[in-house]
Amino acid sequence: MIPTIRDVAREANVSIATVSRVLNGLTGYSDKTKQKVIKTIEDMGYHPNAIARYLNNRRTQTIGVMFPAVTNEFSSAVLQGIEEYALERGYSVLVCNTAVDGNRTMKYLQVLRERQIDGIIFASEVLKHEYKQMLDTMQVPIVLVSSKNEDPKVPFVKVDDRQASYDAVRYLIDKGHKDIAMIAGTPEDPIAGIPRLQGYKDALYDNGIPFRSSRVAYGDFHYDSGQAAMETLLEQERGVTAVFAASDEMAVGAMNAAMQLGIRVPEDLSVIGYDNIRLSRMIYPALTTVGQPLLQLGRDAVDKVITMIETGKIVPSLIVPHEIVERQTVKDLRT
Amino acid sequence: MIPTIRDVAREANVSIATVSRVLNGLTGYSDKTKQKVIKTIEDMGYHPNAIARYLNNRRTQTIGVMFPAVTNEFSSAVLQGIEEYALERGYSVLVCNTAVDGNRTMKYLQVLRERQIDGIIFASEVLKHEYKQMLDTMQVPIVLVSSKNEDPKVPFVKVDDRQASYDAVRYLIDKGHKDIAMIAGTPEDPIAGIPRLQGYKDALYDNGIPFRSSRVAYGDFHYDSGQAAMETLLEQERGVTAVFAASDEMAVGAMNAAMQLGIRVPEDLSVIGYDNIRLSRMIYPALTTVGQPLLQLGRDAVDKVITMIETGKIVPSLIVPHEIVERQTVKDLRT
DNA sequence: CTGAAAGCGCTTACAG
DNA sequence: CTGAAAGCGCTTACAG
Repeated sequence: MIPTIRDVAREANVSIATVSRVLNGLTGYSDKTKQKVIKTIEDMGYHPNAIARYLNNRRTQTIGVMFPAVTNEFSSAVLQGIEEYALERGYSVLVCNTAVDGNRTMKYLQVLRERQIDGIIFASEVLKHEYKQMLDTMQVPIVLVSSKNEDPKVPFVKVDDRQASYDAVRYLIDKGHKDIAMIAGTPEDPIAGIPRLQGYKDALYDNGIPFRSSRVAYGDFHYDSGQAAMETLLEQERGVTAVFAASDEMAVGAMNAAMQLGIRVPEDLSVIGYDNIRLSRMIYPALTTVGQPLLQLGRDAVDKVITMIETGKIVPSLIVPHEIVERQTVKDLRT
Repeated sequence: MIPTIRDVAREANVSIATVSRVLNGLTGYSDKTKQKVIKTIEDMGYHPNAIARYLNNRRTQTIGVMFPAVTNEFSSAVLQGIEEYALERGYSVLVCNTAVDGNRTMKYLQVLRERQIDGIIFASEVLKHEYKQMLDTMQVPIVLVSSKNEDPKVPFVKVDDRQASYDAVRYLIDKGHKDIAMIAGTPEDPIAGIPRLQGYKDALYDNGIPFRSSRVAYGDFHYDSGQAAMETLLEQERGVTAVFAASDEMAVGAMNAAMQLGIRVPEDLSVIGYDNIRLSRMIYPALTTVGQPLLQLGRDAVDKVITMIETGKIVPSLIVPHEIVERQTVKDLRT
């Protein structure tokens, strides 16, 4: 049988209250008692039961993390950041793969509620009305990563998508490109769709380059859609020298489509992506892209949610810096 | 305040025992009582506390999953399979990123023990003696995925690495290749290192091709090491027409190294990988590789661990089938 | 410095 | 069909 605190108390000839005290480093026992208790604990191989402890202090030290998919590098890097920092802070992580499915998400929220998690992190997920309603009744702190939200009670951690996109296009312009197409994300996506397209438009506008809707093709951020979008672009547009894709996967899909048609990157066509996932440096030529501090994004989200859990106060949102990671897919046209 | 079973009982004018019964679908109440209780539960927005329930039935319905790293596609695909199937079976998953660090792993095992998880899945991890000792005292079922182990009490789920490797090399031979190099994994690795190298040797031997140790370079399964290994191979060997890499990441690294030296794949050099992660079809040309059913591997592991949890019996290990996924990186020399 | 006791939110014999 | 009570493994006032 696995020993309980009661067994230790009996064996050490003290009360369970005393064992509990030395276990939790409280005061109120002689050094002699302490030594005796510690020795007994070791001898018996006793380990406290975190579940029983929870019943008293109402903290499970568990965070639920909702992901639309774990099988992409973006999510898994953020997850790693979350997981690492949570461990440092003494919290555990319950992963929930929503598969962008509302029912599944609701089911998970139900599970998280019953398991009495202390807080929730939503990664790359839009907080639907349906979720918020449920969340409201759960009375648990929520933080969004790489997503945003109007309600100040739900802080978020993300880069400035419009600005990052603006900077990417600006980078192409600085390299002498004027005929720039974009492979945008889902048109309705309020996080990575609309703002990134807006950044593209703004950068063109600020540099006196007219916007042409035929130079924009839409994908869903995944590989296949990037390939398809590139094909569409190639059919309807001539003279494009550079493409900005709203995700690295789409950028790589686009490169692939181009290369299959004998178009060389970057000699014939420059490409810049968005995310800086590992894939971007594993392909040939290595992809120039917009870098987001993915691990840090995860760590910051954990920090915020734990602060909310432990202080009960709302914390402010955070915009983390992005950067242009220069590699080999953008040709300098000015030379 | 969040209502408890006691509040529901009071409101519905029944005992908590009765509420508990209808909650758990047991027998022993009239339909009228049932309706009254259900209505009260809904009106009050009551949700059972899974933690409190655990204290009675000793099941947390939680599985701990140990990963050497979540940031690679192999792990995240397996994790997805685990997570999906665990949800279906009513279990939650606690992710633990060991970072191949013994201390970290021990710390995690400690956490899992205190949290009273019902079972553990080790993914791609060798069960060190140190871990086993601790695990023994935990008295919890353990299953390995993509790893193996002599102890019958710890079943595993994996492909036959030697055979899969044999088949990959055999595939190259069937395409007319004779000068085949290998980028092997860590030499001491008993799972993915030794057996895959052995498969290579066996396939050469069975086809009358002499083995040359200078045609083997070693990596650590990751991208960079594949690149480095390819460079080594290219320096010390001439006449190689094909390379078999023990992981897709290394295969892609190798392709990259070759392409940077102007060597074309597959025209000048054929490459075959191992894993069939998404990356393998996102590069150009798309990588021919050995496919493992990653999601299924995860699901099978969950199935085994839950069976062990619920029946208390040991289950047999499982060898899952592999396949050669033909894409564009192997040239047929016979034509 | 130490212990007896109540209580956290449930489940489960047991009795009626 | 229903309820009172014990108990799961802890923590925490309270009393001494």
